[in-house]
Amino acid sequence: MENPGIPKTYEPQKVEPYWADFWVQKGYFKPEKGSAKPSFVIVIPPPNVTGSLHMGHALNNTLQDVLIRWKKMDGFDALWVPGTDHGGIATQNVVEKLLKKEGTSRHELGREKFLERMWSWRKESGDTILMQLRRLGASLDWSRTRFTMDETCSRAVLEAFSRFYKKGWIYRGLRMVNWCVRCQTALSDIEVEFEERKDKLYHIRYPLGANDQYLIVATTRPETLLGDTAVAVHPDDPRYSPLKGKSVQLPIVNREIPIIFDSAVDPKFGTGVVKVTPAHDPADFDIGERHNLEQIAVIGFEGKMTAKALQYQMLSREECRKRILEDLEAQGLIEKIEDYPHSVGTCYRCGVIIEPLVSDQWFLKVEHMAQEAAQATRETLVQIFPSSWNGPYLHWLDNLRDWCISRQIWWGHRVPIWYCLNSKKDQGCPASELKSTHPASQTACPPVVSGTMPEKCAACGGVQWEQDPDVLDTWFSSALWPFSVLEWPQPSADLQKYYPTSVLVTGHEILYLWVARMVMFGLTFAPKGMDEPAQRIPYSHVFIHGIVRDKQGKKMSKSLGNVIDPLVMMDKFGTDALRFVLASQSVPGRDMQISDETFLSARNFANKIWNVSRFAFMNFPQGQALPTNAQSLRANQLELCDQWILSRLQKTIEAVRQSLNEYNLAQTARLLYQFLWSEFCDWYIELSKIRILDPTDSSQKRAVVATLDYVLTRLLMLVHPVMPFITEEIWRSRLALAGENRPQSLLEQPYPQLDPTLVEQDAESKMELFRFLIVAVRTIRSEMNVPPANKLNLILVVKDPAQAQLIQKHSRYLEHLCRAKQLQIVSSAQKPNKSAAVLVQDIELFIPLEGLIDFSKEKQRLEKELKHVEEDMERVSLRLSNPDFRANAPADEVERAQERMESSGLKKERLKEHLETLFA
RNA sequence: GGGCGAUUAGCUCAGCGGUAGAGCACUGCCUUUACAAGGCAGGGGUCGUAGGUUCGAAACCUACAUCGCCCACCA
Repeated sequence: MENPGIPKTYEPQKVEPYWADFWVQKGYFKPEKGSAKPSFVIVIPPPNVTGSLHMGHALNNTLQDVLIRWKKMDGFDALWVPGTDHGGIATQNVVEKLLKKEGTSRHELGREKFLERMWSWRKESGDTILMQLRRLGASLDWSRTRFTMDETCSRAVLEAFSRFYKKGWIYRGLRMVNWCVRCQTALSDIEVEFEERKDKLYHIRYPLGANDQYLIVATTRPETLLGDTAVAVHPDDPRYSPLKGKSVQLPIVNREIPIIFDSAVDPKFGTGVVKVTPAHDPADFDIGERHNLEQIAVIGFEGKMTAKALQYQMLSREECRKRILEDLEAQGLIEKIEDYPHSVGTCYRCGVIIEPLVSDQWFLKVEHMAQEAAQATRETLVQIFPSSWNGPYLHWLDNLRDWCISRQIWWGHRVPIWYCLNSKKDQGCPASELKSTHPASQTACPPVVSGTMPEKCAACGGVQWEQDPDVLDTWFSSALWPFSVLEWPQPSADLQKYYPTSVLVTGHEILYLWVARMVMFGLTFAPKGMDEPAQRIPYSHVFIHGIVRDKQGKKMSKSLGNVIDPLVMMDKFGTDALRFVLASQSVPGRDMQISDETFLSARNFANKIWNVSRFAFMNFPQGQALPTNAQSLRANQLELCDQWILSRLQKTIEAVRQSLNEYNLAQTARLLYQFLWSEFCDWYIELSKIRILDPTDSSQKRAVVATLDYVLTRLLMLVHPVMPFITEEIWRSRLALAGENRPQSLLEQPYPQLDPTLVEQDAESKMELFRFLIVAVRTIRSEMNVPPANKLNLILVVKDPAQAQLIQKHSRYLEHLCRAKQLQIVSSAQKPNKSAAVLVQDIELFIPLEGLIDFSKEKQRLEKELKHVEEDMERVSLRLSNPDFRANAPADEVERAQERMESSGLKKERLKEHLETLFA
């Protein structure tokens, strides 16, 4: 009985490394050279080199892998391009932490030494995550692996920058930016994360001249008072119109500041008076611009108070707030303090509160690109799945402000701008303290865009140069990713063949940060010869999946300690189980919650596939030409249950393909699970045993084995994209049984397609009758506690001769699955004494149980059944007696209700009769 | 402040106009040519609340409540 080809239990740990290696060695992940097939391309969202595979990566890459494997099997030239991201601030922070442990810092090392350190760190740990992806089974073409700071990608960055620069879209500007005082760099607007904080709203009195009158100003940031250069009210606010041209005395500083009128002020907020600090608040910055107010920077780039902050100089912003409040209190200038929950901007990399500061930065004009990108979506050239993301996506594009692309860190693409030092101007730019230190403000010659140091200054002939110290936002290179990985700007064959790509798979948290920007850059920089918008977009589909959360619905994070490590799950349950969990939880538009228990049923599912295969293989004759194809299948005398399972398989194939097309992988997983477990294993396998065990009829055995093999192999193909390891292992055993020992992959097999000639609606409904009959008998057996050893006699009263014939023909189904010893089919009969009875469709079924059971139990069972029927009849008759229902409902619906009423009526009568005769 | 999503069995979630579903958990029975990580059967839900549309609503609409997320210069 032991099968030589396949061990008793599936041990993922033993087979997974073999296959992960096999696929790569045999080149299954490479696209076919010179293939005429249509291409299907995905570029990976590059994980940061800092990373180790977490559940989010596992999800993201499992979904992509499912699509790639599916398309590859389905006749596409599939390519999935791997790579990693240098991860700007995040990665620099990691190495800076290491340096701190070593008692040094990047400033101590200096820029050059620090960058050496970064590169060596990236060299030793940058590939970790790629190796982990390999373990996940990701079918990435490793020969095309890219890194956002490798030569190819860096060339693309330089090219993009200079093209933007030539267009005049890149400019330097003194603007209010989001400054992280910990990371010591500017951030773009979307890199700020807002957090709800319980804060205070301080109402402060600003004296109005000499008498005791004052204006009350509400603020959450009293420390910025030191930099106030006005107070503002709404122009239409009648309370303050007499104050036109007046001024107030700024507390503590005792500076006189004007009262100005600006419609940005909300008269309903607080007292309708707002302090204006143009150097430390974005809204105030704008007001300041409109009213030509002075900017007084009282908070410096380190988050400490500047010399302008008088006696508070060198205090931290937090300490300063405390001291100011004490001083105001002492002077009686605090009106009141209220609790005030509001959201505070924090750095998305380190979580420290963002300081809005005026600083000189590089910006990219986005208006034109954003319009084009929005247009591409409005014209459905770029479609987002699920479409509910269209709204937020377009809203973001429509309201986009210029992108601050410069960062004051060292790890990244350095801004390729050079300044001629020959013509150094005098120090001390009037505009800003920061600006004066930047080389941009120190040269009279026009700066030069170049990847390397220019030779000679065209303006003055100077040869001394200094490169801009800033680096570009890490998302700048990410925005180029779909074509930089294909070697843009070089006119490569890959670019011609594989751009635009097919679909981008990602989580919604980087829809703006990354997805939108790739569309903008793609439209701008599409390869030569691709002029139509449909050719310029980087991908036509965006598949947005959910975020992995824990059991409580919280985001997984190290600090919360709720992380489920995918690598541990692979060890414990197998990679296929992990992949199945992630796919089965991936409902479009929804985040997913996973816990350890979720993995158990996936692991059990893998085991089920394994065991059903064992069963099948056990019964395959040696030397038979297998696997079965449609032709060899039809050569057999198929019977009802064969036709049924083949038809169900076709329906499943159709539904699975549909779900994949819709990116509804939860549906895909569910369909596979249900078909394999609830139909194939629970019913077909059990029915197949009848003929397999029948020693008298070998042609019948051939038919059932052929069907078994046909369904099982298609199932392996259907399941393979989701669970590649176990399906390969079973496939290998299958081939070995057929004497085929050449190693090959399921990836060479076609993804199953609907075969309409195998759809048998008639067989499906006939099988349904048998299933109902079998369940009915089993229910009675179970509820009456009839032990399995007791074989039952069944009496079936069947009026329809055709039906009688059908049941007679397949009476073995009933005998085997209900453990019946004798089947009596009659056209009419009185209920035998001492028997249980049940009605299935219009077939009456009696089970003589004299001496076997307690008939009061049967009475209870019948009464319960009767109650159900009566309740049901009541509902249906209510509907039928409603003239509006007959008038308005579709005819077939009315008919269905009538039929149901009739059959229920019949059932009710029979049940009553049975109850009456029960003890007769 | 604006928007999106969720609210269905004890738990995790499908379903999204025509008799309320799955997995896990629970109860009973079962070593039967795969699988006890299993088989068979069973119990358990007025589908968040209130209105409306409809012959018919878990599903569509409108409010409300609760939770979550996203966006916004929330002084």
